Amino acid sequence: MAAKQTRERILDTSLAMFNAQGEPNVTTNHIADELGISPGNLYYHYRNKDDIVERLFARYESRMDDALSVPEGRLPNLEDVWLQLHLVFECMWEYRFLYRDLVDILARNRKLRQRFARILNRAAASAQTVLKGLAQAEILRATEDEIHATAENVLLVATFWLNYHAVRGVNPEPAQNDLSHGIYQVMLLIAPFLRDAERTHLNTLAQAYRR
Amino acid sequence: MAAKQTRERILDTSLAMFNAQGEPNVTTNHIADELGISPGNLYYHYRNKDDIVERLFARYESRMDDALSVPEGRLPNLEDVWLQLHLVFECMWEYRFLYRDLVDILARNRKLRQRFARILNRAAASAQTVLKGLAQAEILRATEDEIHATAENVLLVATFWLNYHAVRGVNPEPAQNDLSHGIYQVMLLIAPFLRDAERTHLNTLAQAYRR
DNA sequence: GTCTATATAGGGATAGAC
DNA sequence: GTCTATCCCTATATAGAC
Repeated sequence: MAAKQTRERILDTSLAMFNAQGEPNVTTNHIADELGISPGNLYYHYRNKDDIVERLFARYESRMDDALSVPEGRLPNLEDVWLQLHLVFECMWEYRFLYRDLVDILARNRKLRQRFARILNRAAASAQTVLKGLAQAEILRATEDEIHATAENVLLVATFWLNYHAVRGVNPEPAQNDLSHGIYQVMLLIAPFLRDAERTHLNTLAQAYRR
Repeated sequence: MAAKQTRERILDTSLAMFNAQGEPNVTTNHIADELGISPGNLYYHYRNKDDIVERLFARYESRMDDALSVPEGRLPNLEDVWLQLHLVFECMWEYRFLYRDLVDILARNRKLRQRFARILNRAAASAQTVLKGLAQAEILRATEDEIHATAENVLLVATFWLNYHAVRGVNPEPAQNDLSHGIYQVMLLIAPFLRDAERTHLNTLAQAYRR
């Protein structure tokens, strides 16, 4: 009862601290301090820090799997793309600690590396399916190669948008508002392939997303 | 004499180890061990690990500043773009430890954050100048907004290409050959805006760069 | 310039009392 | 479940001999 609560509270607090300070800069002692519990108690609930990271990853994974599902039974339209990007970016924002030190975290944990690779594969498949759907609906015009390369760039820009933004300005901390800018930036990857009508429409919508 | 040599050897070895294992995972003791000198000796030459990182950054900075210079006095062509991307990617490759843990390294050092921001600003200016030059030479056709957004995406893809590649496959270590793929990926950001002739030309060239 | 020895601090993790 | 106490280990950094 109280056990369940503490167990969850450790995860919540860890996530908040990882996101705020970066996972490498947060120790198990810091987490225990912040929660007002003893380090020993923390280790009663989790084997080690990596265990905590893995549980958080599991949460992230399930959330991202939802966000990556593609509407079936009909061709996608631009509104679908917009919505899906929002879901994906929200998820990345909630678990941004993972993206901040992505290479180092995955280098130290083989399981997580494989699971993250799976997510990226799903994302790539999703992006290509959507782009091909748009092409089939004649909203977009691109060769097979162009779709393949663009999907790859969509993944890359999305994955590292937060890092790029954090590093681009001198201001250190990113804010949730900046997500919109990232979504806009991704949309602009596919903009050149859109029909004139949709490209104009996108440019109108895009005004709201440029910060 | 021997001092100078040791001082430089420390930098060279640090760079190699940082690149191979990631800066956070290499300690001053590891570096000293690898060199066959004592930790005390290392601290005779450098105040601390951060000092070493700063010296390496200075090397990187000067190298990148060269790579970012734009040919003056004439309009650029696609070959210029190709060449410049090679220079930039080579530089990123040589100092890839910096990009691997970019956010964390810059978060811990205000000076480096500012200096890296300056580099990014120069890169952005360079990218925009080149794109506008291509537009002026009528090799490329795009609006002011499209050029601005594309330049930003060029920076992002270039900056995080190595990280993306490291994380995309299950195979952990990136190889120098993969640079070509990254350059190709950047070229594909501007491909849709090229005249038909140049786009076809690019697609031909691109075959050599797809791994 | 270089080494050996050592101080200090902090993080990860466990044992055992309550 | 939770706390206190503690151990081990590693990293950074310095002092002083050679």
